[in-house]
Amino acid sequence: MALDQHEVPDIVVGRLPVYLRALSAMKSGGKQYTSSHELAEWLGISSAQIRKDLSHFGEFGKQGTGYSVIGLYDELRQILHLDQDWPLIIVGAGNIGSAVASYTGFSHRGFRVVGLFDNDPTKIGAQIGGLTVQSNNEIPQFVADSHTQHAMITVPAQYAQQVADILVASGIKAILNYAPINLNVPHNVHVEYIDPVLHLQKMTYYL
Amino acid sequence: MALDQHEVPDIVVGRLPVYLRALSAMKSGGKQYTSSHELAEWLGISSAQIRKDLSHFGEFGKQGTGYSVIGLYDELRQILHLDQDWPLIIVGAGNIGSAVASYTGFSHRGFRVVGLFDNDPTKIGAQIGGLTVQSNNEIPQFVADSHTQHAMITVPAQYAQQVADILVASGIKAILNYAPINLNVPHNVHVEYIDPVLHLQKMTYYL
DNA sequence: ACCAGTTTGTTCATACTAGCACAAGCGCGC
DNA sequence: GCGCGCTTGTGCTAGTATGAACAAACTGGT
Ligand SMILES: NC(=O)c1ccc[n+]([C@@H]2O[C@H](COP(=O)([O-])OP(=O)(O)OC[C@H]3O[C@@H](n4cnc5c(N)ncnc54)[C@H](O)[C@@H]3O)[C@@H](O)[C@H]2O)c1
Ligand SMILES: NC(=O)c1ccc[n+]([C@@H]2O[C@H](COP(=O)([O-])OP(=O)(O)OC[C@H]3O[C@@H](n4cnc5c(N)ncnc54)[C@H](O)[C@@H]3O)[C@@H](O)[C@H]2O)c1
Repeated sequence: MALDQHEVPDIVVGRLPVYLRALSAMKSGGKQYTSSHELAEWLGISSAQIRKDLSHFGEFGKQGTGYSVIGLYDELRQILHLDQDWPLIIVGAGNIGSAVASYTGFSHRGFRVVGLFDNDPTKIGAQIGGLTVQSNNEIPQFVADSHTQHAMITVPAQYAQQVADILVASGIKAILNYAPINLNVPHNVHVEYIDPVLHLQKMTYYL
Repeated sequence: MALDQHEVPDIVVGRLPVYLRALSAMKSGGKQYTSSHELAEWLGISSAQIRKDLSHFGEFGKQGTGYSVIGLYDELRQILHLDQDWPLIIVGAGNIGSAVASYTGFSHRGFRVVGLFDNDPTKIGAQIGGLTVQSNNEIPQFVADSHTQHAMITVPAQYAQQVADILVASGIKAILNYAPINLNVPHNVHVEYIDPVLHLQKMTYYL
């Protein structure tokens, strides 16, 4: 029964959302109980890893039975602070920004897109995914008023850093960057990256 | 001077595209030489790691000078088999599939989108990103004719597995899956995943 | 030619990660 | 009540990854 007194490894935290995603699918499928073995096969990893990962946070299973799907789902949501809806803004209303803004997959997983920004005057005012595109100038005020801590950057690479600077100055604490460039931010701001080409290139090594 | 007789760790292979991306930016900036220290600071990792990663493949630097940007760039492209353009198909011509199909960022990084497929009759025949949307039925023949080995899946989660099965049966060897679900494929087929929500959820743990 | 400054490739020690294996616990059927 | 089959949580071991440190090597200036 190890509680999170000790630091939980980053790599473990990164797997929790994957477990949550699988549990969500099981829940939708009407499944009531699962086991570390079943989850492991589902996800293609070892069952011991799942048990050990979860043991960082408490004891959620029952010997002989396994885990209650809904029970573990709720526990993980709490651990990840997803038992609330986090507001989220997107900067860059281009191809990918528009697609993401229209994406309905955030709502049941802890996030809600509340703002979409661009600096192109011809785009400001347009309606995309139920949102009105706003000017970059509105970002600081909007972030403050809405208490938003999450942002996605979907602008061309050469503008990504300046957008990041605006976001950091506005109080954003977590940035998901789609632009293929590494960002410089203070240590208390978290950044993650999405670049499909990186994945493709990695796989190509093995072909 | 360790050549790749021994197995190169997967995690190392995964970093090579990141190095390549940074080198590409330096190249565009007109930079001629760089060092492991400069790259490390740029990317926020340790310089020793960069040197050791590269040492798996050969000796590309010169003491006192560092690395030729173009030289290392070309070496990495060869190592990753990116000194050619790989054809790439996309299945699912919805929001995200259309955005990706229109993305111009593949062309200079080793890939070229050559086909876009959907099973919705109202979408087949449409023009998106310079491509004509084709029916799923065309996939096997198209893949065979074009010798395509890379595919991206951008269909709703519940159809992702069946699309993956079609792709595997058609001869695709590398799949980048945007749907939030784990795929079952033979061991000789590589799969990578992109799910923005996973990244957001991970960062939320620390907030 | 030599020295000072720099940077590589590699060695070595430390830290981290993954998975085996098993005691302890639970449920079910008889 | 009792035994059998199953599953958890964790100690331990083996395997991996990381980063500090350093000898060797190269450059440029004097
Ligand atoms: N489209 C894709 O599939 C895809 C995939 C991976 C990565 N990306 C990356 O995502 C980013 C956007 O790609 P895209 O295809 O949507 O490009 P895009 O040109 O369609 O959209 C970019 C948008 O950003 C806006 N913009 C530019 N500078 C800005 C600024 N300073 N502040 C606010 N808005 C600004 C532009 O007005 C435009 O609307 C790029 O960095 C690209 O490399 C795109
Ligand atoms: N839009 C985003 O920003 C975003 C982000 C992350 C992940 N995703 C994921 O990407 C996928 C697509 O999202 P979207 O927003 O583009 O959805 P969408 O509904 O706009 O597009 C899905 C497309 O797939 C097609 N399709 C359905 N079944 C098919 C099949 N069997 N064969 C071929 N085509 C088929 C549909 O006709 C439609 O055109 C989803 O799994 C979603 O979860 C989307």
